[in-house]
Amino acid sequence: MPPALRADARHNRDRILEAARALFAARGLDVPMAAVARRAGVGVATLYRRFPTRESLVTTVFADQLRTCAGTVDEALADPDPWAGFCGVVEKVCAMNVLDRGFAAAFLTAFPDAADFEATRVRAEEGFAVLTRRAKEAGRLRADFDRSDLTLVFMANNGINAPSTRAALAASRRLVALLLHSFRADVAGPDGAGAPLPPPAPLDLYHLPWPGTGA
Amino acid sequence: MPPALRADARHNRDRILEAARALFAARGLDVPMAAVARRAGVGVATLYRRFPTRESLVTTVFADQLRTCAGTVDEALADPDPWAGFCGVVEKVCAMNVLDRGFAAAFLTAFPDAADFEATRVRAEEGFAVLTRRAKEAGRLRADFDRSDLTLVFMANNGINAPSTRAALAASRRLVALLLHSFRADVAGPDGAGAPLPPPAPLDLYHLPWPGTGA
DNA sequence: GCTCAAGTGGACGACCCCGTCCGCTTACCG
DNA sequence: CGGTAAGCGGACGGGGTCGTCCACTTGAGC
Repeated sequence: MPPALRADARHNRDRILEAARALFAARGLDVPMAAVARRAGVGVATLYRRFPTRESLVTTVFADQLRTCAGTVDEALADPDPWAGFCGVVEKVCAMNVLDRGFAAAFLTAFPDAADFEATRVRAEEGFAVLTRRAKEAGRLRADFDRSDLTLVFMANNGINAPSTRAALAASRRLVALLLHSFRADVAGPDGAGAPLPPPAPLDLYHLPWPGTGA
Repeated sequence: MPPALRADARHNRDRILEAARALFAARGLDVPMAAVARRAGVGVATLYRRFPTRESLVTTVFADQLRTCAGTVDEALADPDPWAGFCGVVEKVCAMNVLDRGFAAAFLTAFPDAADFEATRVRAEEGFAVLTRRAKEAGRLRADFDRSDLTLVFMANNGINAPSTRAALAASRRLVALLLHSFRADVAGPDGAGAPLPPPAPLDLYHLPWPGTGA
């Protein structure tokens, strides 16, 4: 446990997080560190002292958004209708991701050494796995839905690129509705639905350094 | 019409295109120009003389792949089954995009002043619109399928990021199958399918400069 | 107040990419 | 052949990001 920060240092740290949050949301994860410092009204040295790596800044900034996601899963688990819960989680997380490009990138990126960030993610994934099982047992979710399909949905959603946030949100909603429709068990049956789905693919999370586009 | 190139210049131009093709496919559109020149075994000046802008290099490199896409649409138009043609086009173009990240980016990017590149794209889009109309008339494609949904599919497909090309292809196939499934008219009916789709969103192509990730 | 460690900001060197410029080379044509 | 213009490569200036270093400032406790 690090010793408590001095009052002014604590204040600066908050300003940095606020600046980073705004810039990440608007411009993605690869904004220059200097831009974050400038917006926060501090020198770059202060930024680097508090957050030695970009990864540490990112995981701190998005920690509570990630907790919100996990909370969404918990709520869904409390819903007596597992299919409604399933859809709700996918819809809400996709909307969050489209409203904040930085969060989308952070959400889809593996942070091997940001312990609590990863722990929260894993917890959410496990909750979602339970939700998935229940929805299948209730006969609402098609049986061949795979763990990796959730990642597939998020990656697909993350591919949306529209001129305005408003348009992006609309596109995301439509995409998610189409995919959820395909996941319905009552629509997946062999009658009229044709061939089985191609097999699921093992989808890893993105690896650092920050792709956005790269590998 | 520019005067014919000298033999050595023509040879270098071919090597540049070959190098650019390989690098764009593997690393996306934003590889350094110097890397292209190095791989081609020429100086950067030669590269810039032949292709003054990155855009001119990109559109030249992908011109025939784009023509292949247009050809796919033409084939599909010749198919007596418009639904099969519709699915075939989507599947083939998505596969091409996943096998070559550079082509995917070029495909989704507007090139206001690469006349013939844009012309080929527009031709393909018009052919696809005809295909769409026929598939709807045949009662196979849901009536609320919108022009923009094709872009939506491509953007979603472009969001896939997997550790290997093999995995990416598998993921893409599954995603495309899910989406095509949702587009089927016989599955879109009000019985059991629930609420209507959220409205389509106006999706512009990406604008330069090269997003990959950016805006 | 006074001390001093914690905190600060901006300058700096290293690196990378872009696109141009210029002196040298070489294919083409008569 | 030999002249010449097209072609060539690498160096270079400009701009940008990264992460560190150091001389100065300031909050906290006595």
